[in-house]
Amino acid sequence: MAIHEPTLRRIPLYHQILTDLESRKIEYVSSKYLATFMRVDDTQVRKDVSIIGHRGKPKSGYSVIGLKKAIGEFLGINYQNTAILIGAGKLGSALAEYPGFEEYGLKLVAIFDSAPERIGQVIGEFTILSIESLPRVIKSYKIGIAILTVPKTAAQTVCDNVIMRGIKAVWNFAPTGLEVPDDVIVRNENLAVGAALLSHHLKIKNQE
Amino acid sequence: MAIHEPTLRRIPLYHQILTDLESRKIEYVSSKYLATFMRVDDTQVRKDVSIIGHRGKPKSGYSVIGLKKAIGEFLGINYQNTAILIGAGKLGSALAEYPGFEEYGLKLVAIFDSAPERIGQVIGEFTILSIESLPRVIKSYKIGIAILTVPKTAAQTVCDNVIMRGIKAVWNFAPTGLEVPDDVIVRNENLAVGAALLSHHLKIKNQE
DNA sequence: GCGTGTGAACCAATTCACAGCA
DNA sequence: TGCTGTGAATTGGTTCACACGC
Repeated sequence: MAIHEPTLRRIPLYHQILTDLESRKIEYVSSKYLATFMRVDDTQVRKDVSIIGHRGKPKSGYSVIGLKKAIGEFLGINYQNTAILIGAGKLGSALAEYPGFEEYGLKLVAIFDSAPERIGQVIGEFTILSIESLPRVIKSYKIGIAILTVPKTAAQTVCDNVIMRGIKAVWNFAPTGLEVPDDVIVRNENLAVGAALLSHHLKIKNQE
Repeated sequence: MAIHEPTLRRIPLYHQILTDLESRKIEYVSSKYLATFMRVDDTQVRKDVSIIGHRGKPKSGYSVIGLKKAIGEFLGINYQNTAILIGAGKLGSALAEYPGFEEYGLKLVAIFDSAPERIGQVIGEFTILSIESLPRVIKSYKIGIAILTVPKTAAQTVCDNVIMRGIKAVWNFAPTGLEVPDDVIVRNENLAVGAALLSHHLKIKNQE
C-alpha cells in the first residue's frame, strides 16, 4: 500500500498542531478540530489518522501525545538522519540555524562552501569546510542527506559529486531540476514556484 | 473552469526550463522533452500547455519564447506585485536578496523588523524599517503581499496586523498555520514539511 | 515518421452516508 | 448524543488511444 503525496504532506502539519496542543496541556483532540485548522474535511483527517496507524476514542477523540508519537514513528523522525549542507550563502546560513530540521529527523553535521574565503568562517555551531573534505566527512559520518543551497549553475555538478560519494537523498533549494539515478531521492524546494503561484492568485483575484 | 493545484505548481517549472532553453538559443521544444525533465507523462505536458492557452506546431513542438511568454501572461508575472518582508532574521535576509522573486512577479519594496537594534541596518538595497512605519508604507506603495519570516510565536499577530492594513496575500514562512479572512490568500512555505518527508522516504527505503 | 490535441478510460483523492461504540 | 471508522459515491488528475497536421 503506497501512501499518496497529498496525504504525506498533511502528516507533518498534524504533528505541528499536536505539538502546539501538547504545550497547551490539551490531552484530546477531535478530527473536527484538526480539520478546521488544516482547512480540510474531518473525514479526511480520520482517514489520514488510520493510515498513520493510530486509533482514537469515540466521544473524546485522539490522544494528543499518542497521535503525535504515532506520527513520529510513521514519519521516521525519531531516528535522526545525518545531513550536510553545501553552499554557505545567505539561504544556507539561514537553514543551518533552523531548529525545525532536528525536530523532523534531520541532524546537520557539517557545512561546506567552495569559496576559499568562506572556509573556516563560523555559522552557528559549524565551521565552514572546504569541498575537498566532503568525501571524508560523508564517509566517516555516514551522511545520508545533502542539502543544496548553491547557485543554480552549480547545482547539477554538486549533486553529481555528492551522489558519487554515496549520498542517497538530496534536498535541493536551487531553482532548477536535477537529474539523478533512480535510487536517489530528490526533493525540490523551489521558492520561485511559491512566488509564481502568489502572482497567479492575485491576477485571478484582480480579474473579478 | 478552475485550474487544479498540481497543474498550477508545474507551470512555473516549465517556465524555468524554458528560460534555460532560451539561454541556450534553442527555439523549439517537444512535450516529450519537457516531460522527461519534469518527470511527468508527455500527455500531461500537452494538457498543461493547452490550459495555459498556447498552441504548438506539429512536428517541431512548442516555440520556446512563445510558450514562455504565454506562461508569463497566464501566471501574471509580467505585472509586478509589490511586496514587503517582515522579519529581518537569517531567513528574511536570505529571501530579501533572492533574485527569483522579481522574475516571478514579486517586487520587494521594504523590509521590517520589530527589534530596535535591527532598525536602520542595511540588507542588500534595503534599510530595515520599524514596524511602526508599516501602515504608512503599505498605503503609499499599495502593497499587496506580505512575506512573513518571523518566529512562529509572532506569526499570527503580525499576520493580523498586516491584514488589518489591507494586505490581501500572505506568504508565510513560519512553521505554523494562520487564520485569515476568506478573501485573503495565504501560502505556507513550511520547511519542516520537507524535512519530515525526506525522513519518511529514507525510513521506507531503509525498510526494503 | 514525428509531433500536437483531445475525448475516453483509468486511477487517485476527497467527501458522503452511515455503522458502531462509550 | 458525540465522537471515530469505513465502504460507497463522487470529484479530481493522469494516462491511454487515436485523430490530425507537417
